[in-house]
Amino acid sequence: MSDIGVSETNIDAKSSDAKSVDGKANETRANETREKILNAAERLFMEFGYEATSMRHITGEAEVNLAAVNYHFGSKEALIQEVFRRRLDWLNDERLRVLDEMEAEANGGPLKPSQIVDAMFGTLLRMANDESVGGSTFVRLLGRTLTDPSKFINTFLAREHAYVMDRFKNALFRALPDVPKSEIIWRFHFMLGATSYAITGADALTGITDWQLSPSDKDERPDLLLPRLMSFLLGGLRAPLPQLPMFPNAGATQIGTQDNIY
Amino acid sequence: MSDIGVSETNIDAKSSDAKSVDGKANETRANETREKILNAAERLFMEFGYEATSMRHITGEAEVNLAAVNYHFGSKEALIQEVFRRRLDWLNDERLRVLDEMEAEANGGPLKPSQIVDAMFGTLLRMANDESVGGSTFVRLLGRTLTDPSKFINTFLAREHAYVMDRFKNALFRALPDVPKSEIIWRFHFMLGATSYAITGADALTGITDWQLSPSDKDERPDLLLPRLMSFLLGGLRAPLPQLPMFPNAGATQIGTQDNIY
DNA sequence: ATATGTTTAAAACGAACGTATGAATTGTCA
DNA sequence: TGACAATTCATACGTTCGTTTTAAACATAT
Repeated sequence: MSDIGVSETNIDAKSSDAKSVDGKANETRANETREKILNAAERLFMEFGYEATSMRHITGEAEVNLAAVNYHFGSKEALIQEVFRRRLDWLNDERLRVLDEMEAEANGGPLKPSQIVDAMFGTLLRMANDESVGGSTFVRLLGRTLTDPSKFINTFLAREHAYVMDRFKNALFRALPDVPKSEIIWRFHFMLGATSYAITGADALTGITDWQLSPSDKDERPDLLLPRLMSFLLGGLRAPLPQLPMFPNAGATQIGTQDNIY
Repeated sequence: MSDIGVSETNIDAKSSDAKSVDGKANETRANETREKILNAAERLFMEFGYEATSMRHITGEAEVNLAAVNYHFGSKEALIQEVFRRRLDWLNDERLRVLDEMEAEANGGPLKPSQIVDAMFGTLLRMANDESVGGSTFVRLLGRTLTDPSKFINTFLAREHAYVMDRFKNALFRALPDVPKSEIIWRFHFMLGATSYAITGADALTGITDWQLSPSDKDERPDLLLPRLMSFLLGGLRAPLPQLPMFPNAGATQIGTQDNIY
């Protein structure tokens, strides 16, 4: 009778551990359902976005019952977090593994910027070519979500990325000791943007613009994208420092030359 | 009686011209209402995204009646198109005006890449500092929407940008005759991404990453962003061409040097 | 002043949303 | 095999969505 009696069901968000008490073949079947949902959600969120993708759309595509999402994940919000978590865990572990390996080989010395950029963004693009860890679907979803306005998604992604970002940021500080930290941070941010657009490239290149790639470029294999992007990112990262207005002579630590034929 | 008799009202989407027959003070009041709606929608779409922003939220913020949106614009979809149109018309006209001016001054010769980049992306960032044409609110909305998965928005933006993109693309082709067109297209795309992230910079820099800008960087004035971004974009655009795999010696037309200390 | 067309106001519409419920089904182990 | 937990299923709930409707309020022109 009281207005409290609501929560005798739904003991908790019964995600992935509620079934470990007993059954074992059930676990297999349940995990199949879970993965069908995750795969469908991953693809649909990528194509239509989080808000525009309904539970019924997801469960329809996954060929499972509507209630299965709430049973396995608790809510739509928890579902997208799990969509990201299962891929980001792998991605960021791999990024750190590559970075650790490089730093071990450097014997305490600074890394080359190209190594850091490759560990960060090259790993991402290589992930896009590896279907066993989500392939291009997830990477494109990630690229789009980085600019998503949804508050809780951004908070979640920030938390998932915090440690990795810190490691790479500091690696760049050591690699470019003469460049102001704020400049490095901004350029890292610009690199994120360029990479994000690189990932969604095919879509956007035919979307925002209508430029048709010439026939010889039509057979773009995805592996051509990585060297293209790496050249661009390194060119941007190593560009001469800007002449900041109000501080006309800030060029003492420039790391390149800005000649005038451009 | 027949099942046709539905459409004697709502002659058409009565947008902005239905009232020009007669009243004149009415017109003023109506345009005030229209602009209040457009301003509120612009801000809310920027903050929450298209799907997550409801009509009631918009009309509440604009302090107009719920039905006013459908009366003035016809539908939510038509509303966001008008939100973009009133700003993009100005932006793209300005871009073309700057480009035309530069080309006139070049007397038929090619422009410098830095001129083209400035006309395209510099104009955008200068728009962000001009509140009379939407300021940072619209520019941030645009930056986010360029990666938005919503189909009809992308179609609309592609149409709005088509001519401008074609002009700038061809200007870059002429400015960099030795660089393969596909490479230019990709780099233009990378520049779009870097710029998009530059615009949403403050948000994302504190969102995805938790890096705190040092106190001396805290007073970042928005006008410092433009030279920063321009340096990065030009560095990326002018970077040495990538060594494409399978074609080890494609470097005949390289436009820079990629030394090895990086 | 009254007629006319335009804009606001308040309420309601059907559809679609995320979620919850309870019964049926399935798989596991005593 | 029967008890029991885990999962699936069909269905329904309460909200909120974009949109429509009807009447009142408003400004203008004759």
